Amino acid sequence: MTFPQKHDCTNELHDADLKVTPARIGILSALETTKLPLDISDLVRYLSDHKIQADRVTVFRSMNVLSEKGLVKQIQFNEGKLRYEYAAKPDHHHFVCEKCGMVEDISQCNVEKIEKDLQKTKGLLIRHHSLEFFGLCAKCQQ
Amino acid sequence: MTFPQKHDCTNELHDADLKVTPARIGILSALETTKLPLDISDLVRYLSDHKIQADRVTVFRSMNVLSEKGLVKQIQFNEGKLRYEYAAKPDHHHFVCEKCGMVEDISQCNVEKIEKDLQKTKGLLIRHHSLEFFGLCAKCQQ
DNA sequence: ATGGTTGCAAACACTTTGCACATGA
DNA sequence: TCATGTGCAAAGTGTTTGCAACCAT
Repeated sequence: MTFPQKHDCTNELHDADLKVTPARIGILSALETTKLPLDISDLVRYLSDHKIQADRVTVFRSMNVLSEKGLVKQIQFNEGKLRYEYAAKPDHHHFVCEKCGMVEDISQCNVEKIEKDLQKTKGLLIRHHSLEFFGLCAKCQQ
Repeated sequence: MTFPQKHDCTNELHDADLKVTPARIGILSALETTKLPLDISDLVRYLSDHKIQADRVTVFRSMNVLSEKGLVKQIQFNEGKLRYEYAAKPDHHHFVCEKCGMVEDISQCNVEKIEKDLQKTKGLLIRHHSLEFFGLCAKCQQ
């Protein structure tokens, strides 16, 4: 008889051949919880708020392995730094308001179609893409 | 009687209320010449190759004003640094081979349509976007 | 037991800033 | 002439690396 297990990304980590450590669990639950892409400082803050002590460097290293293993996606908002998102979320993109910083998820982009086309016409194998929009949100246009 | 003037971006700079300096002319002609988005080091190298002495900092500052004035577009390839492209080029995106670094222009992406849709359905005013593809080129797949 | 993980210090890469001097209009 | 642009030095971010100690498996 098996009991349902509390989801804390232990399985994901294990499946990716990564050791299950407090820092990694904390990072993944941070990303699972929030709707916004987080940067390193956000993650360090989250960990510390949750009584998980972890060096900034450890977070950088974690994000690198997690990205390599595909558990996490890297996002760039033209800030000169990386942000991260839980990879299991359905494919989507973002709108960033250049005035107030508001971020909104955008899902109505059929990039897959373009990618298949690139495969067919140019033989390019697309592994990932970036697609983000920048501008003014409804409020900031007034 | 007027003679055709050699195109050296003097007009573009003047129209943007920027002083015409050797560094800026050099930068713009570098971007006009190449087909690839250039980073700061590329530009510094180009200038020095063309006997235009300009400090790295000057190039950074130039790229900032040129971007603000819209003469140049910023591009990011997930490298942790900015690249620049001559803005007058027709709208397009890029494919970057993650193995050999080859860059190919991609133009068959109708992002405008998506943007208009976002304007209509969510009231978002899109000023610019990023769309780059990463993967393996035909050669590197073998 | 042992190899992956971490902390700390230091190094790196890219970019910005302050200020005095130089230069284009 | 004078606001704008530049060089140099220094500082600011974001990120990586080296190495010894640590800990999950």
